[in-house]
Amino acid sequence: MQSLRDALEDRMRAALAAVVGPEGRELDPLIRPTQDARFGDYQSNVALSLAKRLGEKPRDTAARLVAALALDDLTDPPEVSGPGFINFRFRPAFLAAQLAAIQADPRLGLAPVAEPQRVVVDFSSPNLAKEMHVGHVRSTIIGDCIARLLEHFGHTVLRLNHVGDWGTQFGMLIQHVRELQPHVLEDPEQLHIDDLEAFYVEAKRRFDSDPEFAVRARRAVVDLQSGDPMALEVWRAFCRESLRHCHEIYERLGVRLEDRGESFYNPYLPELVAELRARELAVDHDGAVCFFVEGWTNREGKPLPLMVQKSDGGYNYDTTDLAGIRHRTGVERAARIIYVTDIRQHQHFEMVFAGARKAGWAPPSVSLEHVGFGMILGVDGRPFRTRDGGTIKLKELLDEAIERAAARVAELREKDPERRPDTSPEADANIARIVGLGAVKYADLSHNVTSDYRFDWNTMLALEGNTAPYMLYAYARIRSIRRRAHPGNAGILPAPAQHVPGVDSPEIHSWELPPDLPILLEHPSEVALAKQLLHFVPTLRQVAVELRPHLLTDYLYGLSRAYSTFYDRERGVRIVDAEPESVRLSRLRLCDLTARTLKLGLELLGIGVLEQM
RNA sequence: GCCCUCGUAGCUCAGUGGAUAGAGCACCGGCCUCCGGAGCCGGGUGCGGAGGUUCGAUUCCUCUCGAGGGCGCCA
Repeated sequence: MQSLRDALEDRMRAALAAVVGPEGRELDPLIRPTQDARFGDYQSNVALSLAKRLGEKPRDTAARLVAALALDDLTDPPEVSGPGFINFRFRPAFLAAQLAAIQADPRLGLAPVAEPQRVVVDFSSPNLAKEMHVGHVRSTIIGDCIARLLEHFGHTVLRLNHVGDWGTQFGMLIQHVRELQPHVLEDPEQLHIDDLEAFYVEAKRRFDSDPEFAVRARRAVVDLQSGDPMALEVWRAFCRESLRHCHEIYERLGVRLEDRGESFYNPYLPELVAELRARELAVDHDGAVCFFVEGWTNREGKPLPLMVQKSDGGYNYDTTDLAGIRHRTGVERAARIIYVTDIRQHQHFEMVFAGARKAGWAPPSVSLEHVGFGMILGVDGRPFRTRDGGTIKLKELLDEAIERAAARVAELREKDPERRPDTSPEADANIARIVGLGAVKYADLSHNVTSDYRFDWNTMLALEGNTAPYMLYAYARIRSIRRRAHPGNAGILPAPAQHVPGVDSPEIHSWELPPDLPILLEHPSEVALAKQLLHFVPTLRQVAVELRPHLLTDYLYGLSRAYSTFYDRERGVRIVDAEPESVRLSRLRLCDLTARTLKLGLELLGIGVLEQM
């Protein structure tokens, strides 16, 4: 379906062609949303720039454009205002017709793309040598959201967990276990994640403080690379146990991921380096093999290379990431590869992208994108840590989120026991789970990805403001109107949502309303809500291009606010008891569309909804 | 030294080459006999600084100040 803005752009291009000749069609009509409702819904700024070219006054140009505009019944007659802006205001009947087109569509107006792309989203990617911690939460949540969104557009998305399952940290672990925990070698299958974490902490400490241990650990990496059976057995046990732990967390978060760690690319590395050398793209340098890509320098101002092979013969992440791109373009046929990592790795990815381009492994048709996110800070503005400065384990963070949400639910129940007399401890536990996990996800996704943000339990669990509890409550309240409006169906409503947030999105069921129901937009709050509903699809399109999920949270919050005004007893309208019946049904339809939009929007964020709270 | 990400209201954060830069929290005042108030309306200060490009800059460019980060054998 064409967006409102696209419709205006088309009309304006036609008018431009009429005024300046055929080349007018190529001009950008400069259609922008207005900042103030007094100026209508959209404005065109094209007259201001065009007037200079034509050597006339902007207002005169604007007037000529207005005269040439054929808007039919899309908008009221456009007005020229200020120095030469042209203001457009949509007519309610046109908005109603647009809404009618989406109300029968389970996808709410977003048709699947005609030509699906193969897209790789590389996200989460923890280091398998230790437990997942708070540092992995952003990549996991943002990556999942991006994947969901692109899947919803109909693209074929490969969700890759590029786990750190190789390299120095495993040499450290293996050597540590050999020396101090030999019992593990006897029965590696007994290994537990807690042991792994403890081993890592201890091995890391020794590695950093004992140079001789560091040498032995590096030698252990060589054992691993050369296929030493004992080393491999321990390594496999470490990875298996660590991945089991990761997937417990993914399951809880409703995140689907395919594990394909660094070691997957091991077989490709020697040939990759050999090819670069043969093509003279890489050269020997201080015993290492370096691939120089223009544009980066080190501290001394000398060219900074991608180091594709270390002087000890090993490989590092430059090599595996290059191999990853080659595999993803060559074997997976990806048209778009998206990396979701800490923003500190931005330069690394820029270099790898440049290297892949130079080597021809990423042709211009393939898009390489790094979504770099900022840090999570504590309420004090310093890196988010435990009280004693330790790392916050992801599992414990999620436990706390659910516990805190449960406490909030208990508080509300105590304060107003009459509100939900029908609830049960099990239902409340489910509410706490959805609200708690949703709060963590929403807090993350509602911030600009590149920014650092403060992790504040009180803010993210508040029922007011741009938070998950607010959005979930908004949804639940609309659903309660449905129950009120259709008492006959009260007993056959689906049970409260039990699904893992959005992994298998349940179909969004419309209310039992006639499919061809006319929508009547008369009250200002109805018109405002209608416009907001029609912005959903353009918002999704923008997020899919720019990969900025907070645009979606902002949109959903705006939708809730528009609904809130629509529903307000003073500024809004009556709904359940509205008369006549045609008006009542039209308003119920607006409620229905709002609920469906909220539900779909939240599910694209990876957040499940609740029918009752 | 070079490079990257930033700098917006008391606080937490949005935002745009266009008109008077927004929202939440907090604070003050007002409204409605309330479909499950997540109510609604009104009230204040702000684009770190200086130049430049432009009809127009908070947005783009340069410089500068400040914060954080990256800069060959960790990832």
